Amino acid sequence: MTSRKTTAEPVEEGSVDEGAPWMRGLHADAGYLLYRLGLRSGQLFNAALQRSGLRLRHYALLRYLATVEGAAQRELSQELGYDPSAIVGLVDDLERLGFVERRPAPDDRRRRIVALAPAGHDFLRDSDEVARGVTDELLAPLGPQEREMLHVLLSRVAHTDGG
Amino acid sequence: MTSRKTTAEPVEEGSVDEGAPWMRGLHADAGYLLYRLGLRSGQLFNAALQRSGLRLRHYALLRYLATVEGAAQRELSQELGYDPSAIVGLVDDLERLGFVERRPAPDDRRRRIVALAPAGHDFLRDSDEVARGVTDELLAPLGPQEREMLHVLLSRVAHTDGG
DNA sequence: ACAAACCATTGTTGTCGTCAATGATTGTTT
DNA sequence: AAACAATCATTGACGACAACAATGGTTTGT
Repeated sequence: MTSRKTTAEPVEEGSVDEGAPWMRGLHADAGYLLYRLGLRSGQLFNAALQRSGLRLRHYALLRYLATVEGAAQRELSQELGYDPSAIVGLVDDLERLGFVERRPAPDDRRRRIVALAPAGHDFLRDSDEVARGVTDELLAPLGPQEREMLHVLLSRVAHTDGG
Repeated sequence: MTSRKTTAEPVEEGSVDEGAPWMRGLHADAGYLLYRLGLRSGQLFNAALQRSGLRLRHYALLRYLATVEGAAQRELSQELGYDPSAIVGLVDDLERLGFVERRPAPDDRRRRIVALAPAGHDFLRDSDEVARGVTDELLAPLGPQEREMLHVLLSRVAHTDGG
């Protein structure tokens, strides 16, 4: 612990505060920062949703359903990036709460269309600000235009990488 | 029910392509993007480290040790954000590989100082580009200055939030 | 009719994060 | 000095989560 580092290591551009202790080591890596902030974001989401008994995955599924008017579970799996087996449990929970309902696909009997039920719509309306609240708390140290910039960058990364 | 924080400033929407299909639903939220990209980042890290038998947590611990010349496990826990119980297993693995070694603290006999062994130093030198490779792959759609910008923004968020 | 591909589902495994409990040691109080 | 509380490393347990294999029912192609 006697690492009184006075040497400011040249970290290409001094735009980041190099003096901060947490900045040493792998913390300086953007990939690692992404990994760590992702964990924190998930925790905040789940904490905010805990009151409603749902978790982030449920919420994401509901939000997606609100935009497509029914989707096969296969589609949910691909679009949300969750494993098909995970979709089953999520839809089970949401169906038990009356937020969504499974309907047989007219043309393909092995598919099951998951559609947003009125109760789910109401829930989404009530908890509309959950995601915004989490993001606000997470990005508190950033100003409005910085948040927007971060949003754009993250969107680009998420898009071309996993879209 | 969830009035977490009165919406401070209206985030400008419109600069992101809203027409893209992946953009619907919760994907548009910065917090959710962070969560999702964090998962992807962790996967990439673990995949890149799989050859060496280590995982992201091991690597992060090694990288941190390389900067401090010995740290109590308690310090590792706080600095890396892992639970003390997690540190035990990580140090066990790394000690088994000869990458680190536990030394008794001179002033406090209940503390155990974890220090980087020569083998661990060599490993870090060999796998120096792992983190950079992952970040490059992750941030492929971004240009150099955009990556730098993202890095700065993420650092700020991670700093004031968890520092 | 037969085989291959697809969809939803179940089950399993390994990792991860959190918490509770223990033993040993140190600091503090009386 | 003795009793008490706090700290550190460690172990264990529990639930959440992601990735994968396997199954039954269904459609498609030959």
